[in-house]
Amino acid sequence: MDAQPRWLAPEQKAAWDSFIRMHETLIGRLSRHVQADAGLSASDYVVLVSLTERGNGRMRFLDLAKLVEWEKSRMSHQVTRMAKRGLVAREECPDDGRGAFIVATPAGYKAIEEAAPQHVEHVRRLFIDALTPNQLHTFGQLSQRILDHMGKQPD
Amino acid sequence: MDAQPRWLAPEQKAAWDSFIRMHETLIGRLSRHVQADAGLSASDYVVLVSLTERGNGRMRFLDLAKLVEWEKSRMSHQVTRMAKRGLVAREECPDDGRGAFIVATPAGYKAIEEAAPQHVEHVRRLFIDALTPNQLHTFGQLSQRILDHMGKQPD
DNA sequence: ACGAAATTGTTGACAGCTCATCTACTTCTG
DNA sequence: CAGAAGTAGATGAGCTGTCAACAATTTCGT
Repeated sequence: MDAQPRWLAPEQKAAWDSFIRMHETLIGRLSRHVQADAGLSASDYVVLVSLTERGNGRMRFLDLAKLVEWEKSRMSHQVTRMAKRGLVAREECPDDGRGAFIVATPAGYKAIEEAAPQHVEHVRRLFIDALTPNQLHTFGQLSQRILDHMGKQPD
Repeated sequence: MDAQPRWLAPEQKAAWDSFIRMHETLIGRLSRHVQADAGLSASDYVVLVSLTERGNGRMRFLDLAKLVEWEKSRMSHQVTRMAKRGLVAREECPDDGRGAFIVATPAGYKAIEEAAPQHVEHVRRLFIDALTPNQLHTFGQLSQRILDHMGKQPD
């Protein structure tokens, strides 16, 4: 029925493999660092950064989920776990009886303020410093281009 | 004690963000596709491809783990699950009493042979086709450069 | 104003990953 | 060849992510 599958050309496959391996290695290292340095998982870090940087420490549940592009159920579980460890708390929303605010606790602030500078150093050391400014710019542009392309593709 | 943290410059942060978001979106879509198309998780896919493509359907446990750069425990759990679903089987190794071979079953072959062409099409549609050949080449080179850089960095 | 539909968020079951630990075998050293 | 050290792989506990179902509101259409 189908035509022969069109496998990737060697050059295409090489690019794809490098990309995939690079990402895995990079993210693997970064998340081990943030775990070791600050006792935070990568997810904890993302939540706390979003909450404190963009939401001033307090954000509606779904806004937070949308900001980081997570499913609401993932966020809900994550918040439950973080609340248990005292990093964030839930608060009721007066305007909307269904709603909830997520707020960063003082312990949450403390954790992220300790973790962030170290994390940035690692990002710099492992990723930013690997490329010249021009190369980094190109890399970012190409990433964005792929992102835009996917936005136009179905599904 | 520390100097002021050196946050990323806007241009650097933009590149980093595009990269991270692009990868998440891309991998998210691809793994949902392979799950829906063939009932395989991304991990199942990687294991079966490695096994059938590079190992001719049969590989030593740790060789397989090294090939895909997974921890042995991860691979062990993965193989256990896949064995339970009949995609692979374990076989004893005559040369080394501790060892094991992992072999792709006929069902495993069937699954990967159905999944692979569709997967490649999605990779092509979402990723390859987003860039010109030159851009793709550049993107692959830069990825490889980052990978090489990390190889030289401690930890 | 009233029922249908949409929105907000939670929950439980289950698959996946990591870490530490354990067993069994092999190899190395004296 | 005995014992120590290394290697191959399995296992269990515990955290994380996904999916489907659910409850509690709010909003919308008439």
